[in-house]
Amino acid sequence: MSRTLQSTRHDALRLFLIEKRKKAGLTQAAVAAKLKRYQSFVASIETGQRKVDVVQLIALAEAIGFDPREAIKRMMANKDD
Amino acid sequence: MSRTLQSTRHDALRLFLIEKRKKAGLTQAAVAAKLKRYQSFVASIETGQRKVDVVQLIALAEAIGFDPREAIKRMMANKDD
DNA sequence: CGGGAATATCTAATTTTCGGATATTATCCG
DNA sequence: CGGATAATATCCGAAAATTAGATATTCCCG
Repeated sequence: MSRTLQSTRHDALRLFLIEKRKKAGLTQAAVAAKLKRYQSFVASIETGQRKVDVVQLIALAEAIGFDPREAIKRMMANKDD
Repeated sequence: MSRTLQSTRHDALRLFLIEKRKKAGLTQAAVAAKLKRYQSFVASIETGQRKVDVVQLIALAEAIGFDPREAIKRMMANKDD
């Protein structure tokens, strides 16, 4: 469970994604299916092992159902990168 | 000049970044300096050869001076991924 | 406890990214 | 125009990240 990528913002992002996915009542596998990816792809994002590119964020937002700008907002709250 | 990453959204992002940088009167080298990166880093983003991760987008927004949510908005305008 | 569903971790092959150098293109000015 | 200089694009090998896919672990509920 060793998270490799660390920055407060990156951390805020992954926590945000987990929260949104759970609120949407979706499993990692369900989100992965919508993205046509493996469950391990979603898992590695949520465990902070990979970064999320901007295009992917929007795809995740569509799959899960949230406004990607809200994610940005949440991340910006952390002034310390 | 062969762009390798292609998606309408990714394209919208890089065009947005170029536009904002120019409007801010900054060179690639100036932006790179603020990010403590090489000019080629900025160039490869603008020429579409690399993807932009979400944390980087916010850093770019700070360096150049724009609201990262505006970038997202611009990208979302392209419904076709 | 037992079993299934959900999530995390591992691995090897491939792809990206990196710093750094260099080449190309654009701009300005005499 | 010619040539200097600034700006941007491209190239390289090394290092790091991502991938698909399999497997292990954890969680939850009867």
